[in-house]
Amino acid sequence: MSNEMSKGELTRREIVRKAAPLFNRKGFEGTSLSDLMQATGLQKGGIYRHFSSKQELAGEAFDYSWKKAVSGRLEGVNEVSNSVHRLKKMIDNFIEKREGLVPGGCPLMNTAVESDDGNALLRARAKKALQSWTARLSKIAAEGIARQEINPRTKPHDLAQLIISSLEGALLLSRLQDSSAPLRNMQLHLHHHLDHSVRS
Amino acid sequence: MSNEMSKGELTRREIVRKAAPLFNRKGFEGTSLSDLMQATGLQKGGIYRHFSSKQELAGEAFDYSWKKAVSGRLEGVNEVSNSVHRLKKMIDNFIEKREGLVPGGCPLMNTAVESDDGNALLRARAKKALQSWTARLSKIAAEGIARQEINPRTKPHDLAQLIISSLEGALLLSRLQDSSAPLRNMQLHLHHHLDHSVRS
DNA sequence: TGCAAAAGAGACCGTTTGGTCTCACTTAAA
DNA sequence: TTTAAGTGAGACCAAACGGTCTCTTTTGCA
Repeated sequence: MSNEMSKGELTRREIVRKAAPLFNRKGFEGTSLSDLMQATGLQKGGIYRHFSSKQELAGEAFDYSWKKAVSGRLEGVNEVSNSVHRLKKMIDNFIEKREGLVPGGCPLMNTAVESDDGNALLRARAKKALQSWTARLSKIAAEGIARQEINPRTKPHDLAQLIISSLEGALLLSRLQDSSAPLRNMQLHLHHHLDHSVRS
Repeated sequence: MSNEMSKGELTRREIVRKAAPLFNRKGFEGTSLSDLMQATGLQKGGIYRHFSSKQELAGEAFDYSWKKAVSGRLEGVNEVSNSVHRLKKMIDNFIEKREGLVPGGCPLMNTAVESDDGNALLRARAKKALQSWTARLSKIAAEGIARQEINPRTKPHDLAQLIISSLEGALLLSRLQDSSAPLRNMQLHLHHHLDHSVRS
């Protein structure tokens, strides 16, 4: 009844769910199989039945973490009509909706930094995540230009890149200093920029 | 003759010099003793004669990398008198003077991300580095206000934090995308911000 | 030149790593 | 209820890990 998922599929998902916070906090190298065994309550055999390698599991865990991060950042965005306000809402979400996410900070930043040397699989995954994130903001900006809500001299892709850079950088400082000040500071700055240099 | 440094001290410095790029590229966990042995041409005994642990060596390597990064970012800054131009110069240096540095990107970012979970020693080192970097920019901004070159409503510490956040974030994207576009993009944005919202 | 101190080689250590494989048990369709 | 496929435990593996210790060689002052 109810669910058509096989036991195996269920276990597989559970492993990913439990593994994601580990990989996001401690990184790929920093997360050992014994960590994963402890977190999932399974033995090696149980894990390797569903994944051919630690790398494959890490890849799926990244996707899981990223999906959660994205969905948090999109909350309530479609309820806002004006493009500038939509961008602001996404900025605010990034800064404020940090609970309920996979712990360990932004998966994109963590994975990008660790996979910078080596680990092509994870790097590719991070690259793709960044692309989709950029595309999403970019599209909003382009729509804003079409609707004449945004200055036509604005380049959507550049604006998207600028917003993401700013947010990720501020998050880095906030985490290192254990203070929300850098994020708040950046929030004000980006709002101001959108109001005065982007809005048409 | 010439040098009063003992052979031991010389070797010690050489180990740090060779170890720094490894730690900066591959991280603390990612750099093994055999990596260090290969890079230095020494055996374990030779390395452990000078450092009591991998951690101690990593700490000194971070300081070495950071010192190089800072000195690159300060090049020619004192030759500029106007405070706004000084800030711009430091921004430009961050973006353009990336050769001759310890390879592997910004040591502050790398270390902050990896030490975010665990490794208190390295985290403390990164924190201190960020503080000194913030203080440096902050001081320039404060001087600028005193000299009436900068808008008195500007808060030096916030401005410093904003600049660092922006640069680090843009660097993250540039490295992940293997393109200087995000950094260039941010350079223009920060210059514009300094010209229009910071200058008095 | 003699000689103590400094420096480095490298064997050795226990632990942990990612990964494999066999075998027992459980699931679920016939 | 039979049975074949799906699932997981856990012993086992070689390699690599960070670190220690002894012993030889080198250094540099007297």
